[in-house]
Amino acid sequence: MLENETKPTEQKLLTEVELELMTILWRIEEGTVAEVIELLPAGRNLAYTSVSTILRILEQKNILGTRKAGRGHIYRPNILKSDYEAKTLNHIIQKVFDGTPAALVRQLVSSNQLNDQDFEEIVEEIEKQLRNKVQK
Amino acid sequence: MLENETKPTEQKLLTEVELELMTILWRIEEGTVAEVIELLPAGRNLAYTSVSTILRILEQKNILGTRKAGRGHIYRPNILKSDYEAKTLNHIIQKVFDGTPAALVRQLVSSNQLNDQDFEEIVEEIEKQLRNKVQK
DNA sequence: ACCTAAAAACTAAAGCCTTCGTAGACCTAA
DNA sequence: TTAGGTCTACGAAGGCTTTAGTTTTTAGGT
Repeated sequence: MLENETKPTEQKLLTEVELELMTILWRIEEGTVAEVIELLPAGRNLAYTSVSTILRILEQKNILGTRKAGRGHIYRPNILKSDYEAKTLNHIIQKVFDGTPAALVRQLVSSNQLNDQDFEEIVEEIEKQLRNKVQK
Repeated sequence: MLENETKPTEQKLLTEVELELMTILWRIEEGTVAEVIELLPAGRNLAYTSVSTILRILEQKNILGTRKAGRGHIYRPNILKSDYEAKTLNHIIQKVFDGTPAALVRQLVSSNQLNDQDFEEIVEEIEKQLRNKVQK
């Protein structure tokens, strides 16, 4: 029995800079190196080559796809932001919240960092999902 | 005006191994190097010196406190697990969920990875917190 | 007091992540 | 066709993380 070396469900999370650039690309759907740099937050200065390198790494990891356009590349996410969000949640539920989603929610609602609107939105999300479940 | 070099609210998250060992120490409240090794999950083999090094690093970062006992040290967390949980949640809400807690909950409840018991517990947590809020 | 076993401290190597400089490829326009 | 500017690929430097071997310290028994 071989050790399974390619476990698609157990990919690591993105690194800090990778996430930073992916956040931009998820928003604009696709873009060139120059366009991504354009959308970095003010005060975040990265050399053209740095951004280019990170995007190339993401492409090698198959997280970005690419197509030629004129002299450059246009990069586009291969994975949905919501899939990555789910992966992140799974990860921290396992590593920080003892594998129990309720422990995460308990921490979230008891931390006194949510305002009334946050609460309303959260309750609404859960009620929506519960109606959905009952329907089935 | 000096740049604030010690910003207590902006500490970085723990690294992977640091979190692994802290999880054990939060559970047992305090322990020696040998005791922590004892409680590593089966299949996780770390040399005594590796665990010792990580615990010493955590002590230097003031995340663990220590007291002598016989010829060894007993380590004990200086920060509450719940505080670290809150910090983790803030971090991923900012970096992954656009700063909106409701987006996190939306992802959590719509991911179809929660069973009925998870839902019950989560609803209970929120109701409890809402009752609490109304009281105030 | 002294010896030994156990623990801590020190040191270092291997491996990633981040950043960017350099060299060269490739368009485009004169 | 060639010059100039733009973009990519490569790779290296620096810093942090992880892991563990070696050396030093120290408690505890005789």
